[in-house]
Amino acid sequence: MYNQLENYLKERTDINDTSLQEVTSHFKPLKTKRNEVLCRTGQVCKNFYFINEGCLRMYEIDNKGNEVTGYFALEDQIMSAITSFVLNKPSRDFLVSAEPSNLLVISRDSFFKLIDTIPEFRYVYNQFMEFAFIHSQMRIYSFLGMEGIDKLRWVMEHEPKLLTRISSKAVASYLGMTNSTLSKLRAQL
Amino acid sequence: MYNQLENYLKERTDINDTSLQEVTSHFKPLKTKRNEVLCRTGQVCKNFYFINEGCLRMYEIDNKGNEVTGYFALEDQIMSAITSFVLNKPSRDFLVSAEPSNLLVISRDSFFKLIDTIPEFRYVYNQFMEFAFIHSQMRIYSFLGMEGIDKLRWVMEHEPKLLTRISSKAVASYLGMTNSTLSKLRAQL
DNA sequence: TGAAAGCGTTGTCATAAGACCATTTTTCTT
DNA sequence: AAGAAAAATGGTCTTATGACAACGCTTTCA
Repeated sequence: MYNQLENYLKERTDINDTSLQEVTSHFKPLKTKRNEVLCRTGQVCKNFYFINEGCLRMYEIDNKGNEVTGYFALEDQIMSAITSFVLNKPSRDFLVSAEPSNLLVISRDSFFKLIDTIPEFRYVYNQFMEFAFIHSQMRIYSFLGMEGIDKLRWVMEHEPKLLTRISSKAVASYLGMTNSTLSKLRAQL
Repeated sequence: MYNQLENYLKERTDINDTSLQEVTSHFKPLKTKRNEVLCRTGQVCKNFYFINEGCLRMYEIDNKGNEVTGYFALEDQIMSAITSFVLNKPSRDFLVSAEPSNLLVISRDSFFKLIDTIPEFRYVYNQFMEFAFIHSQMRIYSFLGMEGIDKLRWVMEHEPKLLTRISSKAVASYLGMTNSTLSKLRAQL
């Protein structure tokens, strides 16, 4: 149950067993179906998740009523409706399971208590933020200039699992195009 | 010289004067002209910057040879070619001064030594990463779905200084459009 | 098990934005 | 201060992609 989380932490920092226990003890298991909502617009996101199995998706509804996907996280990653979680303010994002998922949940309070008391945990959180930022930048670079077909090739190369596991609609909203355009581009390959 | 940096730190964390001195003592002043290169593609970015005055811009050259701007930072912000700086790998980004700037520089080595020895400094760095990530996400949400005219309105609302201080070409590359398109959109307003 | 809802595909049509270019304006360099 | 280089503007033409709609397939859930 906690193996994957323990590995996640041990791979990223030197943490002794006592601290490791202390950290994992605050995570509770949670199973979700497909498309279950973990945080919706207007709610403050009070939880952080570790994904044992499955996929979480974070998205917004833009002013035309279309979904725009901000982030996907797969197994062995941590995830939340980050902006809301960090700022402790009502979320603009939805956070949903894109697949049936096995998660571990930790509450905001416990999370920040751990951050303050266990330096190794802060370090891991910091590293998560670094990579989340780097990933976002990569997407900005890749998607701002590129044409549709190149964005599609980009995901095929960098995040191929999304194309096999996630609905086209959700992937299209991640690539900044409509599902009909994505469908036509796939036919072109 | 160090006032602004001290305020930056004090606004973000409770830090005592000794630690504050320790931190600022590693920053050295640096003046740049407009368009001076602080890091170029292929180099490992060995420095982190605090901006007393001016503006830094981070960008890449995409495979069509066009610039794509990833990030602008103005006065009283910290900045680097972050991906390279964090991963300690050759940069794909350029980091340049978009205006004549007054900077404070700290070396990578000093920076990470401070991170490890002064918890308040780690905390501030962590906060910087959080906001950098949130900002990137905001841009992804705003720019993926929007039409050009709405992106322009978005910058006018959220980062108006860019439009008055920075070259149209650089702003266009931040908005994911050509300079001629931006010029035509400005005329429409 | 059957009806309903949602998703993916594909067609037509409209349009926003890119490519390319010429001209003017600004900035840089000596 | 003058000439050169770069940036900004705005024109025309082309094209990628969105909007909308029809259809079949799959999933869901009563």
